[in-house]
Amino acid sequence: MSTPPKEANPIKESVNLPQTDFPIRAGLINLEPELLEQWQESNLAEAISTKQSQATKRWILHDGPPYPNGNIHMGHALNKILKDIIVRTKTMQGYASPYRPGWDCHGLPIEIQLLKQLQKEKNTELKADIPAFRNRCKEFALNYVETQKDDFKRLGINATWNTPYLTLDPHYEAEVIRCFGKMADNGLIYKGRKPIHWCMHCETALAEAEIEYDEHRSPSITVAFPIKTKSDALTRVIGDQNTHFLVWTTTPWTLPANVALAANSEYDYVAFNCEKGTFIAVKELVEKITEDAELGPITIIGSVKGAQLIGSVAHHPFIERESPVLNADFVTNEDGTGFVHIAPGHGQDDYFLGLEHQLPIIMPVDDKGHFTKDVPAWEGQQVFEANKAIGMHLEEAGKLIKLKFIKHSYPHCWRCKNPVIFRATEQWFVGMDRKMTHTGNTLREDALQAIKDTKWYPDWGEKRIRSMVEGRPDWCISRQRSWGIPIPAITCTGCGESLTGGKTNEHIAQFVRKHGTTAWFESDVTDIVPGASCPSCSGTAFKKESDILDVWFESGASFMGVLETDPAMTNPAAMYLEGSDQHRGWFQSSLLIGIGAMGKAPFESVLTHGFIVDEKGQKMSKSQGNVIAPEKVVKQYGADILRWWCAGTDFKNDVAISDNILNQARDSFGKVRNTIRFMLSNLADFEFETEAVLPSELTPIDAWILTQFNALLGKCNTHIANFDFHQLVHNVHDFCAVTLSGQYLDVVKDRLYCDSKKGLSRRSTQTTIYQMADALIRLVSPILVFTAEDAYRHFNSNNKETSIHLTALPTQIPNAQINQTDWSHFAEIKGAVYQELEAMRKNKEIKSFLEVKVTITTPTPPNIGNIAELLIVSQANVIKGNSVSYNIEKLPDEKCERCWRFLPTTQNLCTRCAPEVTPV
RNA sequence: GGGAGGAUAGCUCAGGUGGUUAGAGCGCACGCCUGAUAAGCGUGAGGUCCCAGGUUCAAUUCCUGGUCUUCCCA
Repeated sequence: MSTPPKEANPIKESVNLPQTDFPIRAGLINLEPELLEQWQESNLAEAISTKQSQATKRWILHDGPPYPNGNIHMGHALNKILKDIIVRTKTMQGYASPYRPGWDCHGLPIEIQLLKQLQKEKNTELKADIPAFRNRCKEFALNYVETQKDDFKRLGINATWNTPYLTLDPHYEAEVIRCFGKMADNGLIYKGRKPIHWCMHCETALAEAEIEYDEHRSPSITVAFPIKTKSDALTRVIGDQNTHFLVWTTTPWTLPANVALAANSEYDYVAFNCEKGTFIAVKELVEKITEDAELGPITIIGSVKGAQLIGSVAHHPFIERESPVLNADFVTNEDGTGFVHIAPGHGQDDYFLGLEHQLPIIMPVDDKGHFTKDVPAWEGQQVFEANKAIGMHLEEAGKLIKLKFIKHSYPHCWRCKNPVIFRATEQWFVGMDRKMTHTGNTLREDALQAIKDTKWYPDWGEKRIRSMVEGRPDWCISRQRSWGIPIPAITCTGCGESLTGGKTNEHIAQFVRKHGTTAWFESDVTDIVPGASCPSCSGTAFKKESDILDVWFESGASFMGVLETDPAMTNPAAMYLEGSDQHRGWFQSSLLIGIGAMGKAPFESVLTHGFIVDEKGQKMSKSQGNVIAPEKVVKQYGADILRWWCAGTDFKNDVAISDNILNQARDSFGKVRNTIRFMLSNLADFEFETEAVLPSELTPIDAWILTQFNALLGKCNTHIANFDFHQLVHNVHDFCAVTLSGQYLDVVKDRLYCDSKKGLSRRSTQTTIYQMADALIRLVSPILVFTAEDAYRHFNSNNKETSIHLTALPTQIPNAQINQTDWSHFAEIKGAVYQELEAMRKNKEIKSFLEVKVTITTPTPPNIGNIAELLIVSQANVIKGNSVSYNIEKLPDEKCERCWRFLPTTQNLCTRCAPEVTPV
């Protein structure tokens, strides 16, 4: 690194200046691709895996499969980098920790994207040809699997990239089907009719995970329901007056499905007269309603408790149908009228109330959201469009009291962004509260127990997922789509009985393993399940199920498709690690299937990280213009900077990124790298095996720095154990910036450069630096995978592996005892002396600290070696005295030409340096 | 609307089971060095610990209510 002297200068040449080929600039942008290529050629991944295969203990991190429909974003990068760091530290701790990546290949997003593509190709009829359509979906998915694979590889992620698990792999699909079969055998799977979110554009049921809430403009109408039968209490209040209940709804189109009204028995209701007639509404809202609807002056006739209304019956406003008044505590007195219209075919609350009171489920809306012939007046009309006609009809009948429009939060389809409706359809479910034959408990009970038995990082994750599992409804696992695994069930055409488990399932699983699930859509039932006969009616004619499974069911079964079937894995896995959104997603689906199919959770611990936000803490969005793509960061800074940033941030919270933050990560990284570089450069002429000194021979400052370094290693071990990498990064950085650079290396430069080349002091320091450099490189290697490798290659050692990534995490370095009190005393002395020296420099009395001699008086002179060296001044004395004081004097201008210290010289050389110069 | 996180210097993070002037590093300013040089060293200035109440001799810490923000749900 030093430029050769222009002319021979024996003094200059005698100085042992640092030397290394480890470049001053990291050059990550060029270095990283080169190393990746070299690792590929030398098959480093294989070497790591071979080393792991000798390990006796296993620690498996099971990869949650990302969705292959685009390039990776920063969230993916954060997730995979964290996983990589953890797996690498486990590997370096001696665990077999193979990391097998996966992709979640089926599902609606790919279908939607493909449909758009087909539209461009003017080839929309392909959608009807399910096998052909599925083949295109597959092509699409596999294409992005490769894209994302390349993206991840570029980040330095070490994984079995050649053998990923894909949810579209027939072997994997067969295991999903087996999970379904086991759950069916355990009594969990049932078929039912239930209102679910339905997207009429995508013509599919949507899972809760597929719903987004957004602003929507809805009509808000108040409808008069004529009272047909009054309860006794109500009769006492209004007599035989012709009276109406005021009912509020924002979905007029569900009125044809109305079968009841709900009131809250806790509230007071009043009957009042006005120009338009006699009405009943909840007391708290009467004023608001009459004002809103401009009913004019009103007269209150009487009041009645909500409970006394129950049992009354209203007449449907435009259909020959009765509508009984039922009690429901979801009716509020904050909005509306105190009466809620109930349509069990179109609402969750309505459905449960209907179950309770055995109400019929009327659902006159087809897949496209159009009224069926059951609503002759508006048959064929799309429901949102029919709102207007229904309103007009009510108006004409004199039943419409008020119509306005409101903007409110309303569920939308996550893909097509259109508002969705609630609609009762035939679906498959996993029952949360059915007794399971294999454990005797319900799925909910066992899942809650398993949550307790799992270690959650951070700990509040447990509370979060527990409340979700406690409150969640049965899991609707069917989808009316084509890109996925079919619901593995066949139905008797004679009696309608469905076969799901047992032998049927074995046949289907076997068939799928051999032919894949696309063949399901092409084959006859008899080819898939030969010789089936109905246990109910002994019929032998069956039809295949045409729905597919929720993709969360597929990915949730990955423990079966991967952990259970891959001999390199363990089931359960030691850890699942994803963003905190997966408490509802993958963690939960994995847990439910794990319990439902095999009676245990597929993970021992679950770690979650936060989401990527910008420096202001706001989420990334195209509209905000604050999106930072990993690809761009890799190109501009290098993957190691991205990794250093990932590791240096507290991922339990949301993770902020910006140019400012990345620049800081780059600077921080640079400090660590440069410190390592300086250490390496002072080992060029050192051979550890023959020249190292014994711990007992170490000079005081070397023993001191090793004590500090061992303390750092101790802390870092704890941080690794707790997955607190940000603390490790901070500790390592601060250690490099302050303890090493400022307090140790700066001091030790003089002896490295000027002391006798093979003398004890220099070798003591080289021994120290050698061991610290070795340990430091290994310590950061799980994070800085490229830089550590580069440094390791430039590390002058005879005892190296072929790659840093085949080494172990560092352990404590053998050291001599030090006197802590002496060193803390010295720290005080140094602080005080430096303040004075700085003042002198400000006053222009001196320029460099080397110009002075320091005399320290103290009752307890520290025994820590040469004080002048430690203070980096030319001369120093420590005198024993009663109190502490410092005297600083400027030395006469007599300077050693070799070590630049102000010392008595002969021929321009001090007594230390003179013997080191070989005369020409 | 409900549940769960988070909020400490410009930035990334420590910390305190309540107790004098709340820490670190980076960045910044000023200076030094030119034998770590697209490097290195020193000194220094930066904080209403999100806001408002309450409990207390004492609150950044405990309690209550907000604000902003993230995730999940409706």
